[in-house]
Amino acid sequence: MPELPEVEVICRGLRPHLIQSTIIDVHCSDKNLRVPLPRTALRGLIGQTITKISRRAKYLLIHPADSSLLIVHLGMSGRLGLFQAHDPLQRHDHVRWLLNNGLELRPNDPRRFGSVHMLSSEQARNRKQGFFHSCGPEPLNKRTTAELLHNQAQGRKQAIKTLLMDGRFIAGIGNIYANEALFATRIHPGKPAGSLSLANWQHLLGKLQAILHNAIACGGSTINDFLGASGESGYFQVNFKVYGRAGKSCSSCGQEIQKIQTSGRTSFFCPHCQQK
DNA sequence: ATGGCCTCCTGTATGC
DNA sequence: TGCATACAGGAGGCCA
Repeated sequence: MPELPEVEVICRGLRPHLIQSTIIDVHCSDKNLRVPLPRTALRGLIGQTITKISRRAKYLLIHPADSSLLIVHLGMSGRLGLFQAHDPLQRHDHVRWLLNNGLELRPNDPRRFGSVHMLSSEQARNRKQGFFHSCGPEPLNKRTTAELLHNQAQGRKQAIKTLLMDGRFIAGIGNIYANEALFATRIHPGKPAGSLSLANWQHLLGKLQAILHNAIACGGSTINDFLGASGESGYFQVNFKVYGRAGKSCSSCGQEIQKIQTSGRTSFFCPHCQQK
């Protein structure tokens, strides 16, 4: 399930292959993703040279020369494969962008929880008020401070884990990294978000950033479906301390890692190390 | 404004 | 062995 580090790894992996290449054909499958494929707008990419690739939250942003914006979200089972144009198609290849360098970019998403969006140059220019208007601050941005998060969480009774996974509060954090960051700071996932002190937030944001940086350096986490842009696996999952480890022993105290539901999502934590 | 729950989807894991 | 069911999860929408 691509979270921020996985999308960042894909972004970096694609750059050398896509920048300065030109899209010469586009194919869409009949099936739609979570939102309908913008088929007409995607055809408009033909002839466009890609000038830049970036990331916002868990979205990959492909910038054509005409200042429009192609946005890809991989949902939880999506890959963004780069193939030779003659490589055989795979089941669940929903879109194909053929490039003038002989490569073809193919988002593949069995569960179709992902999405593809096309913004006009005007919509792209106004994306902070438009497409990304509800998108929270980037956790790795220097302007995202513990003071800001502490302030924003004031009065919130919601579980801290649920708030960390809320993209409007902070961008790009899914179940894996929310669980890992809370374990690293010994905070119980069900602790009300508003009860964290500024010192708690400083600790939590620091650990979260360290974990995200480490995961990016490891090439992301390979959980079921995720592969990096060139098809290679990430290795961060060997560093999981709690995620997916229910019933196994805590690396810090030896107690059994427990699994609970937090707002309908699975949380993993150590009942000894992480107390409310 | 807040928070909880539902929906989309299908491959994989589990249970009988 | 084979079938049926449960489960995983990001984001947006709905409702209390």
